[in-house]
This record gives sequence, C-alpha cells and structure tokens, in this order.
Amino acid sequence: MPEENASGAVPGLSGRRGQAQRNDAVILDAAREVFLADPRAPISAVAARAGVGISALYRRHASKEELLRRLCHDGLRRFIAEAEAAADEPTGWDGLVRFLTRVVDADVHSLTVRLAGTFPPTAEMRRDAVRSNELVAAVVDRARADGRLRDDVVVQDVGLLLESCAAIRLPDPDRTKELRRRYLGILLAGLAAAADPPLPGPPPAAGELAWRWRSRAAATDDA
Amino acid sequence: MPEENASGAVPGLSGRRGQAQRNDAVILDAAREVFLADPRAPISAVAARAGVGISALYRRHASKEELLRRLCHDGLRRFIAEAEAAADEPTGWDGLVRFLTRVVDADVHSLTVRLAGTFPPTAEMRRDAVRSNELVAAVVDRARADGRLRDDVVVQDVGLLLESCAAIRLPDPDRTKELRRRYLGILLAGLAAAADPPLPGPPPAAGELAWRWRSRAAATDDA
DNA sequence: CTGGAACGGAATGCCTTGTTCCGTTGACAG
DNA sequence: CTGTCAACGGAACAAGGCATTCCGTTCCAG
Repeated sequence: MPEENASGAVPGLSGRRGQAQRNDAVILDAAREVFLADPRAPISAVAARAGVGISALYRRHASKEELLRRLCHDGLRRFIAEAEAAADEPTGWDGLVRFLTRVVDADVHSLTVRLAGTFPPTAEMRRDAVRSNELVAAVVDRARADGRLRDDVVVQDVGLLLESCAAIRLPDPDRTKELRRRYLGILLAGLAAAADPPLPGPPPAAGELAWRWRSRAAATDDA
Repeated sequence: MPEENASGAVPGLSGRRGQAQRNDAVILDAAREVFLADPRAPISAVAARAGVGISALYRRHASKEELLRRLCHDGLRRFIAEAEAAADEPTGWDGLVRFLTRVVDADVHSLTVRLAGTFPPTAEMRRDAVRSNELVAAVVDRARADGRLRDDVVVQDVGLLLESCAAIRLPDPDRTKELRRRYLGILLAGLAAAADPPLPGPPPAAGELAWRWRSRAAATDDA
C-alpha cells in the first residue's frame, strides 16, 4: 500500500494506525448498508461488505448488539439534525419538504426504526427519541401555520409516512432513491391538497408508535 | 368410503373428517397471519397460532416451501379477482379507489410480494403475475381516461404504492387497517391532484419490479 | 531487525428450525 | 362395548446459521 499522506499535518492518517482509523468509517458505512438492506444480516456480511476480516470489526465494537445500537443512535442524531435544519428554510412548508426529502434520501428513518427494538435502548436514546418528536412537531406545526399543509395531519403521521417511503426498495440504491422521491412527491401533493375529503379514521395518537422503542423480547408495560 | 352427507345438506362437517377439513382453513388462516407479520417465521409458529400440532400441518403440506407457494399464489389470485371486480364500478376512478382499498385492507399485496422470491415460482404463477399486470393496467388506464388521475402515473406505480401502504404496521391488526386507509387517503389525494409540480425522475419501468419474482438465491453476488 | 498493534479467517459452541417419528386419541363399524 | 385406524400432538433429530473467540501472519515504528 503506497503512502498518501506520510507525516503530513493531519494526525493519524498514515501507516497502520491511519489504516485502522480509516477502517472505522469503512466498517460503519458497510454496516449501515448491510443492516439497511436486512436488519437481521449476520456480522460476517458486514465484514465482507467492508472488505475486512471479522476481527477488524470486533476490535472496534464489543458485540453485534453494540454495533446496532451505535448505528441506530447515529441515525437518530442525524434525524434530529435534519429536523433542526428545517427551521432554516424560509417557509414552514419548505422546511417540511426539505426535512422529508433529506430523511428519505439518507434512509435515516429505516435505519433508526427498523433497528430499534432489536436491543434494549439506552436512556440517552430514549431522551433523543423524545427530543426528535418535539422537533418534528415543530416542523409540522410551522408548516401547518403556513396554511399549505392540510390541517388534519398530525405529527405522528410523519413517522408513518417516512416508513411507507422506506418500503420502496430496489436492488439499485440510486434508483431506489429516485423512486422514493417520486412517491414522496405524490405524498406531498396529497398533504398539500385542501382537506376536501377528510382523512378517514382517527389519526395516530401520541404513544401509538412507542412500542418500536421497547425491546421486542421484553414484555408489556412501561411508561 | 360412503359419503356422509346422507343425513344433512352440508358435506364432511362432522366427526374426525369434518374436524380435519375445518383445520385446513384454520391452518391456512394462521399461516397467512404469521407469515404476513414475519415472512421468515418458523413453521412451529404457524402451528402454534393455529392451535394444532406440527404434524397436522405436515399432513396437508409437503413442506414449508409448498405452503408458502400456496399462500403466495392464493394472494395473487385474490389480487387478480379484485382487479377484475374494479370494472364493476361506475367510473374508472371509483374502480381504482375500490381496487386499492380492497387490496390494502386484505393485505394481499404484502402476502404475495414479500413471499415471492423465497421459492422458485411455478410457471402458472408467472402466468398469473403477467395477467395481474394486464388487469391492473386496465384499471389504471380507465381511471386516467376519466381525467381524475394525474397523467404522469403509470401502472408500475400501483405496485410500489401498495407496498408503501403495506409498510404501515402496528401490533393491532384493526388499527393497522385504519391507519393504512388513512395513508391511502393521502396517496389518493396526491394521485388525484392536478400534476402541478410534476413527479421527479423517470417513472418505474416495465421490468423494473420483475426481480421480486426471481428466486432470491440466484440474484445476488455471492456466486 | 524486532516488538507488537492490527488483521484475516478458521474453529468453536450455541441456538434455531425443517422434518420425521412414535405413542395417543377418539369416531365409527361391527 | 371393543378393535381399528385416520388424524394428531409434540419430542427427537439433523442440518445449518451465526456470534464470538483464537491463533498465526503482516507489516509499520523505532
């Protein structure tokens, strides 16, 4: 392997140590891709995708569960960041569109939601989940205040809408992204329309989606 | 064996034989529910759900694969039936709405699509798949001819739309159905809207979804 | 040249799951 | 009442998959 940055100003980017550091990112990317395609994929698939051995992976992450938790939490943080960034848009509607588009493009929602429940979430993750809810609520409220969002839409709808977009899935990732934008376009048209025929049934309630964050093995009741 | 309907009009509904016949339906229903919730569920889960032993299941179906094939094909037939029934509606738009609503309610699409690819499809199934495509095309074309369907929507969109609806999934099946109708409502509003901002990207092409019907083992890169 | 951090990937042991096997049950004929 | 046998329940079995560990190898650093 030829050196590309021998003794440069950037620390830790050459030699064995630099290789290792670069592997950090490669492995995380590979894990994201693999577990996005199949949340139950074996660890070995991640290693193969990253082009490294299994030990390179276990050197960085104590267990599969820890890796999943990390990916899930990263996704949640990204989700939060996009919700915050929506406030930068000039109008509430633009903020909503931007938020949805970004989250769908990055497949952040699948990453977070489909992985949640496969492990006991940390207290911090639960806090972040609450926070993300608040931020999304702000995005939705602002868009509704604009008057361009039909008024029978609630915050909880966003999560389910994102999930339905994430279900669009083709072998080719780029084509997948294109088509998801297409269906997001249809959804947005539906969300922007006057609430002429009102949506049927009661809207999703506050706690109705919380079960995702509960460990799937664990039993029933908790706050 | 002498027939036993001599005493009544309903044949084969008493005694051991009647019990067995009833189990046929119970097992198939259980299998539908279980594999709908998780296509990779073990056979034992189906037996448990049906409240029967494993042998009762293996008496009727040679293998798990055969059972899956049966479920998948049944779903495909139901899909076809609904597409045909759409022609009964007075307008093309009504036909489309009815078709989508029925298919979403019965979760027929998940059953068929999520199971396809886990086994080599029979020639008859492939024929039926082609036929279902033609029928759905007729439904869409008729709706578009009405002028109430935005004209940048193509037949292939329907499959993906259904898939996105099927992604809405809660622990409670009834609530799931309610919410799916809700999102179908949003989608329909989007489909009915004037194609004011045209949908981005090229629409899904004819063969772009055919990979689902190919056996999943052959498709990937590990060979 | 040499120590050791980082690594590749085979080996290990556990767990899941499809399928088979066998003893039991109970409706029905005699 | 009793023998028979289709239908059954569910334990046993075997194969395979997978997380994790272990060990010999590589190759940068000093």
